[in-house]
Amino acid sequence: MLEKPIRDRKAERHAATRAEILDAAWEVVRSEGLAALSLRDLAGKVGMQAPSLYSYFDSKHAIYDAMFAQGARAYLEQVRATPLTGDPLTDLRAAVRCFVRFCSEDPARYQLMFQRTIPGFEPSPETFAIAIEGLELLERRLAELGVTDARSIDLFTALGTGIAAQQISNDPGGDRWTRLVDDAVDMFFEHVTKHLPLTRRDPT
Amino acid sequence: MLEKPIRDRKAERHAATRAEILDAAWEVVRSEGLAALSLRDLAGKVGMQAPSLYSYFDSKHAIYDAMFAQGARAYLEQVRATPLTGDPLTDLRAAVRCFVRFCSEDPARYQLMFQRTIPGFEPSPETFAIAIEGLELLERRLAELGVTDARSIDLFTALGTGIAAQQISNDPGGDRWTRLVDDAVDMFFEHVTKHLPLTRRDPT
DNA sequence: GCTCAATACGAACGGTGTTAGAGAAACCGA
DNA sequence: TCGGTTTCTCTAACACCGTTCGTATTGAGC
Repeated sequence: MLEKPIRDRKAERHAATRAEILDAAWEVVRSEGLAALSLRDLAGKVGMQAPSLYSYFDSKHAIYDAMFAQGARAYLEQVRATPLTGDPLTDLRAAVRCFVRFCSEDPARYQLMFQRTIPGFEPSPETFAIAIEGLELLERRLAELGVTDARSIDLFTALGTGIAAQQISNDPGGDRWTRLVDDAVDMFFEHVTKHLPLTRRDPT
Repeated sequence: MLEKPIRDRKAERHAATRAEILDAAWEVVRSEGLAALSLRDLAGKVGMQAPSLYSYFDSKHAIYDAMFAQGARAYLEQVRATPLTGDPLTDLRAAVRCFVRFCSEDPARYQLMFQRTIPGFEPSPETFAIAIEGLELLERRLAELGVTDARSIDLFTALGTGIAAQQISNDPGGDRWTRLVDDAVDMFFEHVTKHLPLTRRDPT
């Protein structure tokens, strides 16, 4: 096996340290809360002093931004991993359930990505693009089912975010709300089929 | 007109200063964001030094708590001021619209009361009781319409919070989502009438 | 071996919420 | 009207925060 050029090995180590910092950050954020992340604490967890972090991230917001990007990529992956059956009701249910599960399995991540309560923090355009990709994939799937009008899509997303928010604040980690997802999708399905004949595709 | 006892006048001035501080706090929070509230800034706005605030509130969280209580009382008032017509669909619509309007007319208040993103802040039991009173009033109204099962109530609140969250993040102050409220209530109404015959009361 | 960039560090700056203690002002009973 | 007491307000300070500066150390490239 060929040795990599030294340039790359250096960049590799840099990336590895970045990843290690982000892992530690997630750990803190999940146990102490999103806003409880302190650079001095974080640096301590990876065996550094606080200013050293600035060799890997431009600012604290840059760390949040990288975490946001990781979250957006994770969601994209989960959507892509959700199989399409061709049955509209089943696929709708899977889409909402995927979103709700993604939100409720990590409240800190949900807060970072969807509540946006860190003062002054906005995801960078490159990071935001990843999140947009996930939403567009969801919209494309809805469109394939025949749901194309903005009002229905708004209803759909409002239902999803509402259920996720309720679950996180009332029953984090519980399963009381997964059944609610079924109710919500049934309700939405009936509503939407009154106006649009949902298309049924062949299972792929 | 009788002079009030001096004790009371003292307490009155104390309460007036408290109110003045809270008004200034709302102003800051509405223009700069919830987490941007600083005691030194706030004290400056009411012509004090920061430590003087501690004569009126035990801590910064106590200020947030008082603001939370004001918000909860405001919601209670708005629900009580919403007239009941006796028509289930109209009353359901009014209930959601009231909640969504309350949330979206002041995003900072919404964040304080419903997103709960201030690290370490929890409303005190007395303050929380006011908020519970508003929710119970809403549940009582739903019960009068015949909506009594937990799943339907969950669906209802999920819809309301979801629409409010969407409106605040996507179109604060706009009216795009008020029509969505109508859609959502119609949808919920159809769903619920499939299982429960909504009662129709005489207008009061 | 020298050069240069990357990394790590201690010290410090301005900001935060909060506490301690001193001083002033207002109210109370006599 | 006079002490005594309570209430308010202030300055100074503490511990923490994100961040910057300047310096020392490291290690790869010529």
